[in-house]
Amino acid sequence: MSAHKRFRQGQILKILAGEPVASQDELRRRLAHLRLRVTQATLSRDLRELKLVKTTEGYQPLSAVAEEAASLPPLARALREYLLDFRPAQNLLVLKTPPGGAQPLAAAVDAERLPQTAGTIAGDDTVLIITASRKACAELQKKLEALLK
Amino acid sequence: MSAHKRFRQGQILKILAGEPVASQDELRRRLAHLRLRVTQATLSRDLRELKLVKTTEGYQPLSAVAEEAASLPPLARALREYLLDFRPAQNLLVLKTPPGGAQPLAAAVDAERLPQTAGTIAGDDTVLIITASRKACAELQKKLEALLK
DNA sequence: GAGAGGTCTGTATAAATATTCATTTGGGTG
DNA sequence: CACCCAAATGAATATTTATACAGACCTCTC
Repeated sequence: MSAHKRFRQGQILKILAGEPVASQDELRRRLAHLRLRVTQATLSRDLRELKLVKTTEGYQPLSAVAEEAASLPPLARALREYLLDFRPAQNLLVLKTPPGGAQPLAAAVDAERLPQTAGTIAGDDTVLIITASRKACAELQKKLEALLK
Repeated sequence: MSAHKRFRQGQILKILAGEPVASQDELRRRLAHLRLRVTQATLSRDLRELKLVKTTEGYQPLSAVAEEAASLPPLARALREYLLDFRPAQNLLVLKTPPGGAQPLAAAVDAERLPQTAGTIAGDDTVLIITASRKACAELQKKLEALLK
């Protein structure tokens, strides 16, 4: 990679570490002030190489998130992302999530095909997992808790 | 928020938790299969509300990253993001970063105005911090290490 | 039920981003 | 230095995303 490009990408990181930049064209103008004149097309490529993503508060590094997410099994990921609370009730295990979180979480639980789960039902912010017995229910909760460690 | 909308956003999360979706229009088609017919404009709004960002591998949750980033002081953030290695040399502290990381890291160090730092010089992947003495250098390294905890 | 005041959505369009293709440039190697 | 190759870039354009505006749709209150 050319020194020019490296330097430019370094400056991009520097600018973005400072204050938010809303668009590639704004970034282009900022770089121009530093005598770095490139087109929006080049910035589109730079931003991708640097793994920066556009958020409501400007471009931000993605790095951390994506890599961590990729390394965990899907169920653990879903639990970390959506699970707010366990509520065991006899042989039923109720999971609370933020609004809209129940469907994806239930899907992840289903996909795992855990022996304790007889079935799941998901609403908007609640997942109901049906197990065979109180004992199975307790086991299942332990298992899910372990995945959060 | 209407139940319709909640349900739709839940389905969106469910779809995205599965396989990657490259564009809002693709997502629109997927939802249509589930009898959820909305326009791309609505999805643009949903994705923003759900804090999902577009990456090379489709839309992903941003949540974790952005919030964590916002809560840490800038220098700690910069260190976490860029610092690869400390290399003390007499009264100089050399920091190694990935390509392009030196400029933003140096900027963050400068901004902190730590008493031990006499000045910094940043190349592409190396930051040189000049301190008054070996002792100051050691102190500074400790201080920076503490920020990584 | 009628109306007021929200939220939500679609349409049309503006704005932003990605990509294709052609050209230039920057380093290597003889 | 002259040449070559791969990487880098710009110009033009296709694609994607965001938004302004208007209308539809709820949910109260009376």
